[in-house]
Amino acid sequence: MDVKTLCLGVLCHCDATGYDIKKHFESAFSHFFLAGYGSIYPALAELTERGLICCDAESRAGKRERKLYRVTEEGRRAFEDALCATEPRHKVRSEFLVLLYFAQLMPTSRLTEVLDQRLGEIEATLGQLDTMERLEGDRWSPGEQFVGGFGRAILEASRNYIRQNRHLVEDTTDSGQTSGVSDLRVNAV
Amino acid sequence: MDVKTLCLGVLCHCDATGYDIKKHFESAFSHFFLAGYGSIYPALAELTERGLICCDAESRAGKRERKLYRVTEEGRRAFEDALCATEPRHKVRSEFLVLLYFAQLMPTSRLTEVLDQRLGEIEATLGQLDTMERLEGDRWSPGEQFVGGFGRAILEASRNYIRQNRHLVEDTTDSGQTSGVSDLRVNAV
DNA sequence: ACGGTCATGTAAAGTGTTACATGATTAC
DNA sequence: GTAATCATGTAACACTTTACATGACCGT
Repeated sequence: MDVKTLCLGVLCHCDATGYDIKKHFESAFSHFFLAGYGSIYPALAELTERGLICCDAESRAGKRERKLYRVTEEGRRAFEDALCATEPRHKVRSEFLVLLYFAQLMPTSRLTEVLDQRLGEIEATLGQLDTMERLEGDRWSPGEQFVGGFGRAILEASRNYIRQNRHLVEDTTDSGQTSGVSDLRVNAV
Repeated sequence: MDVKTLCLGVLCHCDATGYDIKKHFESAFSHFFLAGYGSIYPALAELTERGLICCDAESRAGKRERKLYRVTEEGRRAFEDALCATEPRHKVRSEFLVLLYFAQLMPTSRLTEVLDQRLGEIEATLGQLDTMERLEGDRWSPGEQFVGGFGRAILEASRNYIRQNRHLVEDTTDSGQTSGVSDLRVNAV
């Protein structure tokens, strides 16, 4: 699934400008799909060319013109077809985990920095999710609820795991040579 | 961080052929980084050209020749520098969550199929992790332990969340119109 | 004999990221 | 006034994916 299809999906939900769509990627989609203007505007151009969306360059009272896109009947059908044809893949690309994997090649101070930074990002994303849910959670569709909750569950699990297991890579005292109990990973919340 | 750097990382751990490296991506890295031959072989060629790795086309007794690569001193330094310079990003690209987000545009049967497929993949990956840990877990470095445990924690959290919340998108009975208690997401294990 | 694994690559097409370029409107 | 936000795009580059192409070795 590419950015084009996602843009079509957003427009199936409500009319929007390219700028609005970017905002949507930054909020609702932020924890499972990314896209910048460099992908979104060309996508909108191609979708328009194919007749799946259209736009009226609206002039709004006293304000500058902007392109408000909306999905066509054909576009809506195309999106539903795409949903049925898309393989439900789930890919992670984590430089964070790469760094951790090679922990013994890094100074402990750098490791601590990396772990703290990741924890900070997780907290920030969780905060963002909370804010979104407080503001508009009561209007969420079941799908939005499911995905929002999924994001929260994964983020919390990540945070807890990092907090409880960072000693594995940060402790350089090597007191665990004989593989004592302290070496067991902790998964419990 | 690109495939080149990761190949260098694998070679810092032990000598390997392109084929071996692909296997490493499929096992140890599978849940946080992907690469195919189409990325790996060109990467090895460029790393060789830059003098960061080298290979002796070994002829092994009675067996076909193969290119066993090993890291040079310069390559090892370059990799350590890369580790310190790499931003610890963590990106997810999930068609699975996209589909779930647009659940109301899909037939329930398709949704069930998607959820079951994902659960199957999660179980398969968990099984793979278990096997790896049983076979070689006692030789894992702290970094490998941390990353392996992280993968397990996230996979288990995903599985539990899906099991406990799939009704949000699968129940079409609409009995929750008045936002009763049954609408609450369940996060507990 | 046959299927699976080992083993190495190339080429084209598709995709996304980044930097650049511009300028109006709004809130403080 | 000025900084942030709204708003739209282009072009070059980097990177990955997919399909293609080939063939030896090993176990049964």
